[in-house]
Amino acid sequence: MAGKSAHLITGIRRINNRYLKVLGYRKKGLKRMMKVTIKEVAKLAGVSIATVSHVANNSRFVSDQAKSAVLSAMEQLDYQPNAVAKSLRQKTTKTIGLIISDISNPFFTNLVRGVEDVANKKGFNLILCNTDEQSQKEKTYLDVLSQKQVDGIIVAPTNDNGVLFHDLVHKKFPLVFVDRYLEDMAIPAVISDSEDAAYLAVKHLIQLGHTRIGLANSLPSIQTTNDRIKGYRRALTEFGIPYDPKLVHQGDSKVDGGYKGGNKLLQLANPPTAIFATNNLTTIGVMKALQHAGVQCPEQMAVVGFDDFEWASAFRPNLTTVAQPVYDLGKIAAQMLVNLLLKKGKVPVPEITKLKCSLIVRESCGSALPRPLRANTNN
Amino acid sequence: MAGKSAHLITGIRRINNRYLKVLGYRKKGLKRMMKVTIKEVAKLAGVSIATVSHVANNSRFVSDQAKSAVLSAMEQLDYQPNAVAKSLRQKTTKTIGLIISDISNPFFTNLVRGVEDVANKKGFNLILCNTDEQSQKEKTYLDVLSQKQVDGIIVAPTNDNGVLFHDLVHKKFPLVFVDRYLEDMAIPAVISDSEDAAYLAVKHLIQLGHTRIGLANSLPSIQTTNDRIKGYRRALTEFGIPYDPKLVHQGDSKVDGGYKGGNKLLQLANPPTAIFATNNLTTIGVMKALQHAGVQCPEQMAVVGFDDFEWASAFRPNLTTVAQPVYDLGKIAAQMLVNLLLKKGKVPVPEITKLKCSLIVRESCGSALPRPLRANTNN
DNA sequence: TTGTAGGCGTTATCAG
DNA sequence: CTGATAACGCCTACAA
Repeated sequence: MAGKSAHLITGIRRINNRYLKVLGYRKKGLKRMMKVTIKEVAKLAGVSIATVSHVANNSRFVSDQAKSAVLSAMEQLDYQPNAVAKSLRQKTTKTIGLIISDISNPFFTNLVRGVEDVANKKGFNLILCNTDEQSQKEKTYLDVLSQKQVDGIIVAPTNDNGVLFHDLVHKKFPLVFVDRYLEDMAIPAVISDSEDAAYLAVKHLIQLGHTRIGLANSLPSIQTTNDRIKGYRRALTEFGIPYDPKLVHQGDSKVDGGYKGGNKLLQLANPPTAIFATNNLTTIGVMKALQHAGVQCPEQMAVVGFDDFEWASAFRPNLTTVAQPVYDLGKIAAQMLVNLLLKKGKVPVPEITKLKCSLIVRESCGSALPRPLRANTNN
Repeated sequence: MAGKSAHLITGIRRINNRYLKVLGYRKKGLKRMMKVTIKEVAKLAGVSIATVSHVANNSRFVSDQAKSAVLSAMEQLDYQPNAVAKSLRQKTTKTIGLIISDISNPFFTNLVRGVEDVANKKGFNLILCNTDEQSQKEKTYLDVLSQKQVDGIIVAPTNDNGVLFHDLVHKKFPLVFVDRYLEDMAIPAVISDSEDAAYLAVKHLIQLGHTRIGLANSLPSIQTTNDRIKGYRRALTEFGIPYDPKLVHQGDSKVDGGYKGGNKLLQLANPPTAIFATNNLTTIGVMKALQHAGVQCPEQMAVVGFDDFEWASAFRPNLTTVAQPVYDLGKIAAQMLVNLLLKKGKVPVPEITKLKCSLIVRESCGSALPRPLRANTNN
């Protein structure tokens, strides 16, 4: 029996060695240092691996003696628990996915920060994914994240993966929409009140005396874009101003779209005296169009932009904007997801949460009504 | 023997059931759908799990018949391989960590995008971490990332974790510095040539006729800050202009620091005729200071800013800037790391790679020398 | 051409 | 109070 046992052991050793050779960092030049495992800590401390695990997580009582032996062994060996193994066992990765369209858009930048701050505070890490509005990339990321077993996903969805999201909710996969949402889906969403934002901006312009107000809008067919048109029209209606579809330009949520929109509005036979741009990049495009056409703001054209910028008050014209609570958007979405994952508080009903935007008045609207432009203004 | 075998099997079942009850999603309300594993696919397809694995990764020849059986089983069950299990086995997570100081700083925004783009293309995901320049947070993140077994880390290091980084290189942990670096460390770094950038900016101003040039600098003691001072002085020396320490302000790489720096420079008995701001946020601060003091740019004060902005040409004054190749910084750092991980190409020698900045001339320097301010300009 | 089974590093049950 | 050990899901050496 002793012989058999010995045989077994060497058998195992042999196998172990094989594995070591194969897995344990191949090519000479680049061999990584072997990470120390719970087993080695246990051996050094003279206790079982169970005990080591329990002091690491203090998940059950361990005698002071054993505990200090373990702790000093950990110290000596510079032990770091392997989170991957833990994840496999516990079926939770303490990681959440964040899918947005483009981190280099300042809007998402602050949103991401909001998410990261609460995630970090609650012990979660963030895998960042940029879709560039391509639903194919979104699909791929959704797949990868799911394979990587992230605990949940926060996403600013594109339009075309409805079925995919539907499948995910069906599998009870924890999901939160942010900035946008898809209709008829049992997924909580945190968005800003675009309709109200547009209403605020347009009302402000009307109260300054404007009656012809251009709308440089974002990507058509996106939820938020439609809401902004609604708010625009509501303000007009409220003040008895007729709606002129010529004054509305559908852009692409980028600088270029804003530039084109600005140009188009300037070239109307009866151009507006004010423009409301419904997206941060669109706003920049509009300002460029004005500059190239030599139209002074606010003297010849009032402008209200979207999303506040750090620098809005450092350059001329200081821009009047409707500011979305961008950081909070991310923060609240993350809180929802994390609460859901931690089952703390009540599980959020899958409903949409709207945050209010605020109007920040600066000089770009002027105080008086600009004198109307004629069509030939683009000197 | 048959009896014994049967006993064994029921024993395993019992245990299985126990585990299922314990691990397989406790609380009634929120039970997640059990994920399907390779085992179930194998059973449905009538092959061994080895075969399933091999068709999933096509890692060995499988007969057409078996292959199609497996594929259809996967389809039917909507099988998704568990990347965590795979990672545990293969000791690679296809994930890299990115540690920066603050994603909401537009500088890092584009850098992150560069990293994400190449990582994504090469099949890696990104875990994003913000340190806010706190070395304690950096330390924690380094720890967590290492426990999560990321394959490598790209980091814009703070100053105070030298030993930690040293330990990591010693363990052969794949690391790349970006934007900054720590001295005497065998870690490759991708940075922009700050010394040259400052030289370019200052030389430009000198060539416009300026001899008193203010420097609104960033955080003291950071590598890049010192380099910028060097470039500043080199340009002065080259044109025989004396160095006046009063013209140099050390800020904090934030808006506030720039604002204070701008004010300080304006209030000098003999104020500069031009200011070079060495950081994007600092630049905004300087512009705010000028605006509050009622100093016209470029008529009364020329300004060269740092980092180009999307909107730099949409507002007045259109800002002349020294643009860092921010996106490329991230892109190249990521390429280095990925090549190292994939062992493709030659492993990069741990040396620092400097990318050139470029001067983008716009109106904020004017074309003629401004008339000198007197100390009482801040009307 | 395919199957068997050990092992990756943990956690947690059960049995002392 | 502590230890032994199955299992998490997958990959792959070896055997057939």
